[in-house]
Amino acid sequence: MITSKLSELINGALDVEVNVIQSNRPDLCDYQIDAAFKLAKELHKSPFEIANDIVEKINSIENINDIFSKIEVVNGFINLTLTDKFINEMIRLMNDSDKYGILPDNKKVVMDYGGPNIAKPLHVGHLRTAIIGEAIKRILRFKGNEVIADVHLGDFGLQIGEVIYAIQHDGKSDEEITLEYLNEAYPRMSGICKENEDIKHECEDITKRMQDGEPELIRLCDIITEVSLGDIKELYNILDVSFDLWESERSAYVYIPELEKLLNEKGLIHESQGAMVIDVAEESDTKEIPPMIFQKSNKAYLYGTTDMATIYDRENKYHPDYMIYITDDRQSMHFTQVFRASLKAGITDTIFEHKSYGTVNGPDGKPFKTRAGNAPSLRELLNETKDIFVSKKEDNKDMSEEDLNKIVNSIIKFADLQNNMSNDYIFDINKFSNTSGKTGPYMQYTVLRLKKILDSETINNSLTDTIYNETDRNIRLKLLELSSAVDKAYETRMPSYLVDYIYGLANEANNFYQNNHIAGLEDETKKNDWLYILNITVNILTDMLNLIGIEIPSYM
RNA sequence: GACUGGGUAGCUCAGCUGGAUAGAGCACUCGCCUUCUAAGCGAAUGGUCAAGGGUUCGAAUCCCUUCCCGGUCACCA
Repeated sequence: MITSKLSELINGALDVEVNVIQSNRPDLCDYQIDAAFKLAKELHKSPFEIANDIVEKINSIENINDIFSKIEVVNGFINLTLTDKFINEMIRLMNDSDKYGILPDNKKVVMDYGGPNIAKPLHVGHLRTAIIGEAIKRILRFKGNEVIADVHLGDFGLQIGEVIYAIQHDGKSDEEITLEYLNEAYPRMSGICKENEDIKHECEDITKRMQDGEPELIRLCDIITEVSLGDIKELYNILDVSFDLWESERSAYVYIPELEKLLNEKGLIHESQGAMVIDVAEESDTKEIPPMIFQKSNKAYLYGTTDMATIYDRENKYHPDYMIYITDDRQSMHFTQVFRASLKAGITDTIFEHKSYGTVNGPDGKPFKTRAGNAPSLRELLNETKDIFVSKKEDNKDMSEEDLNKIVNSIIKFADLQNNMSNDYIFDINKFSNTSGKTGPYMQYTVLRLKKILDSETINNSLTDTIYNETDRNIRLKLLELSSAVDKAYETRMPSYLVDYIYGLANEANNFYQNNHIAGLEDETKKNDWLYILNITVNILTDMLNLIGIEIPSYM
């Protein structure tokens, strides 16, 4: 907001276009223009000369001294320093505007994240899609978009066929189908199917018959779903991750016949190697994109088909501007195929986005093999993190369960979201035992200590033009960066940009706290100004933390 | 092999649509609690940004080559 405002103002006086950007030398200035170098070649002048020309024109803008206290050229860079008056004017504007003056977008979006496989309890591999997806959803909503979030369960594929095979061959009664059993049976079966072709075929056959609606298999599938779903919902609840829709592979089945008819009418499906496929390769491809398999040679359907049927359904029901998927990067090929097939079939004209994140790796740097079942369960992780936190301080034992949950969530979420989501990350339980430094608890603690000050004071809703010292100025400048951080996170769908800002603001807030005491301050004007600044800081921190799924506990 | 992501401080990672002196946290060392919460603040230490070349006034960032480590490449999700 501020950079575009300043750019606009300055460009009004120039006959070339320049961009005002955040200073990378805060010791020299607040904002800068580095356009002189680029213009030097076009204009056949030295950068220094051009910069001086630009400065001269900026200086001719009416009342420019109200905005910049210093405009100077150093080594060809144009360095801009804001006046205290202007900084405060901007802060007042933020404070008085809806959503701090961040402009809304108003699109309709369907998001698909979570995607738990009901054959098995949630493990750490499910953490990223949930945490990242939830953050993106909240950021989108904050920006005014209408977002419909679908958990989209994996509940009707081969994984279920395998588990049903195990149930039948282990002679398990309905009551014996427990979470613990699923946790053991699924990885076991995955292993067996890799070794034994015959058993694999049998599982595929079970899957096919289940998809066709064989009553006994559907009954078992229902039991597995019920056992698993209770746990999944409870965990998402603890993580404060929520969905508007609990659709699934299975719920997409009813749309397959319509979809298939439509695809046949358009002549898009053809037989290949015994399977029915849709060609999705394009001339511009730099690598081979194999056709999307619509129906397996044994007539069963795969997740590409259910995903496509789901797209068909979503388009009809919601007609979204965007459909955004948050999954592991290893599914890129799958989504390329599904998106292309859907657009080719004309079942939607939405803009597809597959926002993939890097793999969660074990300490050896290699992905947890979920089928081998050695990834730690999510529940264990949450409990372990909680235990570590409780053991940190004597007082922590007395914290409410609710507050503890908020802290555990903040530890896990902040540790994840501060990374660039597209990169892999090494899962390390030690990472979740740290509560100082760049961590969730640091953020929560910051808000709490600021709030403590505000609680005992009355906040006057006015701010003068004065800034009292350096730490005071720094926090105010940081406040002005909010909108560009939110917009960057929004546009890239990368919460880490927002996390970076939140941490930076908290850092400035702690600096301010350390160096400026408000209690007992005799200068009422100064006191009011500072309370105003702390108040907007607390509001922003609280709101932005909320966007990444972190709540503030009552005490810590 | 093709395509794709990565290699930045002892460790975990930011930065990557080119800008001035390379950024955090952890760990290590040293300061700061009779003052609104020390889960805090400050200082110090730590780098040939994998290697080599190129483009540019300027490269961790863009291009090329090489070396390492992941991932994907039709009937799993």
